[in-house]
Amino acid sequence: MTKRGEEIQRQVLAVLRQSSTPLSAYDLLDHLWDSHPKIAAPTVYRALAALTGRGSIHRLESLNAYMACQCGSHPHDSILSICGDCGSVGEQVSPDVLEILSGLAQASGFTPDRHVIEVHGVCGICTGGAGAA
Amino acid sequence: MTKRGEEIQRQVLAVLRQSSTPLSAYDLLDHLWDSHPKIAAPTVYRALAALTGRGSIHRLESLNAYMACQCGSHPHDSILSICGDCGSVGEQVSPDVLEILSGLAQASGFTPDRHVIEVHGVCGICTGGAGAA
DNA sequence: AAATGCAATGTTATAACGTAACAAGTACTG
DNA sequence: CAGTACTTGTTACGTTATAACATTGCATTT
Ligand SMILES: [Zn+2]
Ligand SMILES: [Zn+2]
Ligand SMILES: [Zn+2]
Ligand SMILES: [Zn+2]
Repeated sequence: MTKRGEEIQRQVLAVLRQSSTPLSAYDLLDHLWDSHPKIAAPTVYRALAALTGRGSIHRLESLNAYMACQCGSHPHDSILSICGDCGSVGEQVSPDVLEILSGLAQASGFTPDRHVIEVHGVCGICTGGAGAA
Repeated sequence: MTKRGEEIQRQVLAVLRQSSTPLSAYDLLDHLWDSHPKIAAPTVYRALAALTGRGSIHRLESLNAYMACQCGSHPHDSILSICGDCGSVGEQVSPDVLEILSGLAQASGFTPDRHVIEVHGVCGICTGGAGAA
């Protein structure tokens, strides 16, 4: 996985970092075609899998899209707040929340492994700036 | 003429209630074909939209699947714990967690509207009974 | 170096999920 | 009945994701 794969991954990560909103796998595919003419879907999905596995990017389950990690990279789950107006996504890290959720689950015998926490709403900019109050 | 839509919705709900795991829209479509030969995808999606809107069922964003509400029906968001082993899903209601999540989001100016909380892991039965050691 | 074997990558095809757009039916109104 | 508004059916397509297999690159052995 040394040569080509890493280059694709770097490019995917770069595109996601430059985007103000999450991008779908096929959005990324379009971008890649600028520099790599014949990339196909599985190539992008492989890069996305590697990057998510490493924590460099996060998948938005409720959007079927991907975003760069805003903390750079981290091993834990985070809380994503998705603006339904402008599409921007904020990332929060809160061990406390994960702790509480894990506790809740464990109370019913469940052993948590991964937390998906996505909050839909309207971001501060859209609330204050343009949206109706 | 009773509305056809309501009948489909009742059947979808019944199938979901009898299932021990979430079902995809196309799984449901298969079931419906037993009694309604020519149902098409949009019909199922309309029924699912009506049922989710009413809170009778929940969509699992990280699974692209649907489950019956285990509380019968409610207006608030719930916490779903998904067993990666047997596929069963547990539902917890915790206003406190929603409160905390909303607080977190609001601290950065975000106005929450809907919470997606899905915990992946292994359920008590699979942990204790047969699954892992 | 040539042969071997394995893992990464490329390629094709198709599966799975979801919706737009319009046609047809139904129920009410005047 | 004709007109209207709404619901349901149907077709077709768009989007998201993966299975399966071919090919390439590179290290290890001989
Ligand atoms: Zn992150
Ligand atoms: Zn916004
Ligand atoms: Zn419920
Ligand atoms: Zn289980």
